This record gives sequence, C-alpha cells and structure tokens, in this order.
Amino acid sequence: MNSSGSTKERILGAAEVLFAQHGFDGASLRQLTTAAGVNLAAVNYHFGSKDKLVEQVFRRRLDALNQHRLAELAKVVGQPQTTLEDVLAAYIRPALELSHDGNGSLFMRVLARAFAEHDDTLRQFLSENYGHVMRQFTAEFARLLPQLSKPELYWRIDLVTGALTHAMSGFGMIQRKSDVSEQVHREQTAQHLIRFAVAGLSHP
Amino acid sequence: MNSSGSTKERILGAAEVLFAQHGFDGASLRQLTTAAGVNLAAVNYHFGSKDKLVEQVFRRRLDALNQHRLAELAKVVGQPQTTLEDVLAAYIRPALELSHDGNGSLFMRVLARAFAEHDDTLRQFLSENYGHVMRQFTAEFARLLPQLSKPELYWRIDLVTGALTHAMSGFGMIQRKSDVSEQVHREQTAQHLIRFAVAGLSHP
DNA sequence: TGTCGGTTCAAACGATCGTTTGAGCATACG
DNA sequence: CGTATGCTCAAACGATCGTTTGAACCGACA
Repeated sequence: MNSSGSTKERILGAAEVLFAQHGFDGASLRQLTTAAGVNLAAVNYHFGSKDKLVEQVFRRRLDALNQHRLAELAKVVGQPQTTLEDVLAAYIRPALELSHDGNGSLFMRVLARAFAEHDDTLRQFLSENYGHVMRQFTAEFARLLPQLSKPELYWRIDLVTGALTHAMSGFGMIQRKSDVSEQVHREQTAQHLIRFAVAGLSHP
Repeated sequence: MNSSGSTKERILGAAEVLFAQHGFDGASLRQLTTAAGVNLAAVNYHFGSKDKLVEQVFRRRLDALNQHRLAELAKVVGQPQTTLEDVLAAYIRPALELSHDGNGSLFMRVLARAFAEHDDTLRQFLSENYGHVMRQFTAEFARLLPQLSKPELYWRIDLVTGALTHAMSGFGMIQRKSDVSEQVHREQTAQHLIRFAVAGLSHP
C-alpha cells in the first residue's frame, strides 16, 4: 500500500485519509508520513509546513469538484427549460462522485469537519477561492424561485447546504463490498438529497 | 469575569466557551484554567482528566436539553390534534433556547463540532445516553407521516438533522447588541427551520 | 488549640508535537 | 571523472501538551 506515485502524491493521499479520520490537529505528521511510507521531513520539504499541506489537500479536491459543478451547471442552464432539479443535481452529484475513487470518499468528511470547525482562516480560504461557484448557483436559484425574497432564499439555501454537508459527511462511512453497490448507494443518496432540497427550497 | 461560582462551575463555563472556539484538542488546559481563573491542576483534581471534563460539559447541557425536549413533546402529543409543526417545534426550540444564557449559545457549536468529528466514542456516548429521545421523536414522526416507508422516513429525518445541526452551529456566531434582538433572531431561526423541515419531511 | 479532610498552588514529569539540521544518496550534466 | 542538484534520511531542537507531585492553605470540629 502507498507504494505508488511520487512522494508528494503519497503524502497527499495519506493526509486525506488521516485528516478525515482524526482531524487536522489529531493526525500527526509522524502518523501521516509513516502511513505514506515516506520520511518525516518530507512534508516540510515538499509543502513547507503542515498548514500548507492542509491547504493543498483542499485545493486538489475542491478545484476538481467546483470545475465539475460549473460544467454541469453550464449544461443545464443552456437548455430551454431549466428545472430546480437540474440545478440541484449539478450542485450535488459532483460532490457525491468525489467518492468514486477510494480515497476521495473520505474527503467529504474532511470538508464537513472543516465546516464545523468554523475556522475563520479556512472559511476565508473557501470563500475567496470558491465563492464565485456558490454565487453562480445562488443566482440560478433566485431566477428559478422569483417568488422568494433575498433573505428568504439565503435562509433556505443555507439549510439545504446543512443537509448536504451532513449527508456527505456520512457518505462512504460504510465500506461497500462492490463498485456497483457503491454506485447504487450514491444514486439513492443523490435522489433523496435532490427531492428533499426541492421541497425545502420551493415550499410556499 | 469568571469570578463567581465554584471552581468546578467556573471550569465548565470556560471549557464550553473555549471548546467551541478552538475545539477539544485545540483548547489546552492551560488556556482553559487561565480563563477560568483557577489553577492548572484543578481540572485533574475535580474531573480526573480532560476527557472526563469534555464528558461533563456535554452532560450538563444535554441533560437539560433533552429533558426540555421530552417535556415539550409530551405537551403536544397530549393534545387532540397533534401537527408536524408542533413536534418539530418541540425538537427545535429547546435547542435554540440553550443560547438564552450567554455561555450556552456556544454549546451548539461544541455539539456540531462533535458531530463532525465522527468520533465513535462520542457518538456512542450520545447514542447511549440520549438515543431514547430521538427514538420517541422518530416514533411520533412515523405516526404523523404514515405514508412514508421506514427507510424513507429515516432518510428525511437524517437530512432534517443535518439542516438543524448546520443552522445551530452558525447560530449565535454574531454577538447581538441586546437580548431582545437575540430573541427575535432565535424566533426567526426557529420559524425558518420548522417550515423547512415540514416541507422536507412531508413532500410526496 | 490542635488536627484533619478538602482544596489550591507552583513546579516538575515524560510524552508528543511541528520543524530544522546536516550528512548521505542518487541521477544528470560538463 | 568530478560535481552539481534534488531528494531522503536519522537525529535532534524547542515548545507545548496532559498529568502528577508534595507542600501550603483553610474552615470545621473536638
């Protein structure tokens, strides 16, 4: 295990797993480097510090996630009749599909943990780097739900976000026996999330 | 500040604040005892260990919270026409009212953080000590939503829990200027949460 | 007054943390 | 061949952590 890829990638992979399991402070560099099969000093050599490593763990996944989200959003808004389900699917499915490769499944727990920690540094980082994605989705929600006032809409989006974060953090906790059942479970989760979000967003 | 009450109570109060701000590992006993105005050794003398202190911080608030919840639930199920709103209010309002005294407002962030950390020890503690509360509420939901299958109901309750946890964790982050605006904000939060949860639970 | 259980105190303990260091190794280039 | 460069390694650094220790303090009671 962990015997493939460059040292940097082995560290990133092990970091994602251990951060999800024990938290950012809870996972020590000694655990981490041992699991990755690299020397203790490798983290500071390749990343500069533990904090920079945390940032890189986030960047690697979130860049791909939000790129995927925007691409899916662009697909559906180009259609003649965009529905709320379509937009929500563009928001939700890419997040759940992050768990397609084995390691990625733990990333959502890393993200959920980061959200809960309310660390201003991390929240600012998320807002600065990926705020425009949220803004695009919010604008689309506003267009599809014109009857809602701005504050009302923000409230509902916030509650939907909470439900999504919660579901994602629990997602992938159970080790699935096969890829096919994993896929089925992901599809079920997406269906439940989307229907729930539609109801929560559009109720009178 | 922190010059009133017994040593144990001063520690519990300071612990709640610092655990919410910096996490369980992030808040050190030296910070904590300094903020409480007590000696460093006082934690180990009165609580045995830091872990025991964490458990006591949880017990003190959760005992009151769940007692309050069950009392409110008993009120509404005694009525001739129990509504979904009533049951949700019995579940949600006591949690938001925990922030009535100044220190308590941070406890919900402690709880949200604990949820996100997915620590099996802590989850087992919560399940063992307060699982019966959740079971009673679930039974009431099942009674009011007979059209839903068991798995479907569990899914929706889980998503509602996510939204509640998320909203509670953000609640009380902004320091309100007065008690009255605090009260207004809590009432608005409760209203949004309840209406959102009703829509999410009862959609066809 | 003497002493005794409960509590507080400064100081130290060993462990573990993130980080730094300098030597050693490997590969590529003149 | 010599050496320059990128990387790995064991070892150590200072800081901070939770916990323990033993003396000092204090009101209550005989």
